[in-house]
Amino acid sequence: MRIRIADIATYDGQQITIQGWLHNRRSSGKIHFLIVRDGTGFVQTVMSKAAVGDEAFTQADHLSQETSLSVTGTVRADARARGGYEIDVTQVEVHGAAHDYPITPKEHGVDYLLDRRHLWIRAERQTAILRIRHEVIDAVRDFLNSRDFILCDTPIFTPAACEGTTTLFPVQYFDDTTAFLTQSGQLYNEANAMALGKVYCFGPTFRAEKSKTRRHLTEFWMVEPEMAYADLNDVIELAEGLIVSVVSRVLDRRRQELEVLERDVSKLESIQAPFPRLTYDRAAQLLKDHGQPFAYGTDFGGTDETVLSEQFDRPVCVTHYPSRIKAFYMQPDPQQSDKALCVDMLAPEGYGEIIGGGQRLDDLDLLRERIEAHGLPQEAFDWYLDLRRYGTVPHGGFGMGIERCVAWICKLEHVRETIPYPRMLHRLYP
RNA sequence: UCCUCGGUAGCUCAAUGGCAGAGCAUCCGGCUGUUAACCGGAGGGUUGCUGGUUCGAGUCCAGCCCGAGGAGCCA
Repeated sequence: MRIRIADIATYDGQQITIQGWLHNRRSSGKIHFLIVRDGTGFVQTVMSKAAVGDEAFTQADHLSQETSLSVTGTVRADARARGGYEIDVTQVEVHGAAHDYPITPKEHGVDYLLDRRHLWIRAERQTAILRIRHEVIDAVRDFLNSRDFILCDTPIFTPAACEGTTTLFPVQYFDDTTAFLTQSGQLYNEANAMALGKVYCFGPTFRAEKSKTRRHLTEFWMVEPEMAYADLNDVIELAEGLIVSVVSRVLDRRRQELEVLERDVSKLESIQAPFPRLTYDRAAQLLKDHGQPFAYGTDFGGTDETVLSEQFDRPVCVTHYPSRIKAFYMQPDPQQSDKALCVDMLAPEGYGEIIGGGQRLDDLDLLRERIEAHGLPQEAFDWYLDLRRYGTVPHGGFGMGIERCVAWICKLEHVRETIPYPRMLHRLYP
């Protein structure tokens, strides 16, 4: 019977076959220990000379790391084995040999591993991270779907800058036309929300920033919900609900992976709504109280964000930034017109901004004014202005970066391990 | 673009300006309960590149190439 290693506990005492790859091998003369992985988990198989005969035993002594093989044997509970079960081998069938597998059980450098990312993802730690990434994405979709959001994806080839400020990747789009890879689906999302009420897009986004930090990729995945007839408070509550839901889902279904990563889960268990809210002004005061050299009126730097988030045991929402340091489409606060109805959610433990969003500007004339003030080409936004010409409503939404969220939940040093094939300033291979 | 650090065996790293080393990996041998197993042996080097200083450079100097961390910008 062919089984998955993840299900081994239900086959105690039975003869089974697993199909996988040799992860490691230890030997003790008349007994071999073959550690096998199959994508669902790892198991120690035990091969004794007496059980398999001289020939098979000698052959097994030469099996190398990552050889693909099928192992048949009897499942047996054993406290000495990691996972509580091991397999007494009766037969091993080799499918493909692996000579000089480059990723050995010892340490390797970052560059070396990234050059072999297609193999590195076989490592236990990497598979744990990628499973958690899957769970985060699945939880995000379930959360939004269950609240009647319609998935309505936005284009990746775009004709112009969405926000005009950040650097875009140009691509040739037939003849003399230049297209740009999207850096946000937001403007299209707003149009979609006017059609469907509550929508979200989920896909890759591209930023040609020459950033070299642990928080940046040039290609990353972002989920962006957008709601018609919604204000800043609705946006914040949605963002809170999403994060609480995602974290509890990972705690619920990916305990084992968090354990592999040696994640302190108590830090995740305290992620409950409501999250603390701070206005930009209060945040600035807080930074001043903590002796941070922060200039009022500017955006927070990486260290500022870390200092702010360290004051709380859960994500903190910073609202009402000065309009002039935010995108052109932010709705001004009616109480203080120089402030925007926006929100940035900063993850705990120094992981920085994981969500950014707010209420969108819904007045046609003011939006025109802002586009001009930001030096953006009016004609490129003509279709976008139509949304204010034909039945404008208060609306808002946000974007959540999947990789930063996963990096935080897994407590990783760098976002590069949260995506199978990271794209960075110096990394386009493999 | 700027600042800091780094580049030596397949990998991770040592080496006062004075014989190029260790662990792991590979190969050979030993061991019936190993947990990155262990023990013995063997093979394995254009010290990132170019030039300079010096009796002598992996080491010091200059330039270049490549990478990492950070700043700015952002999710």
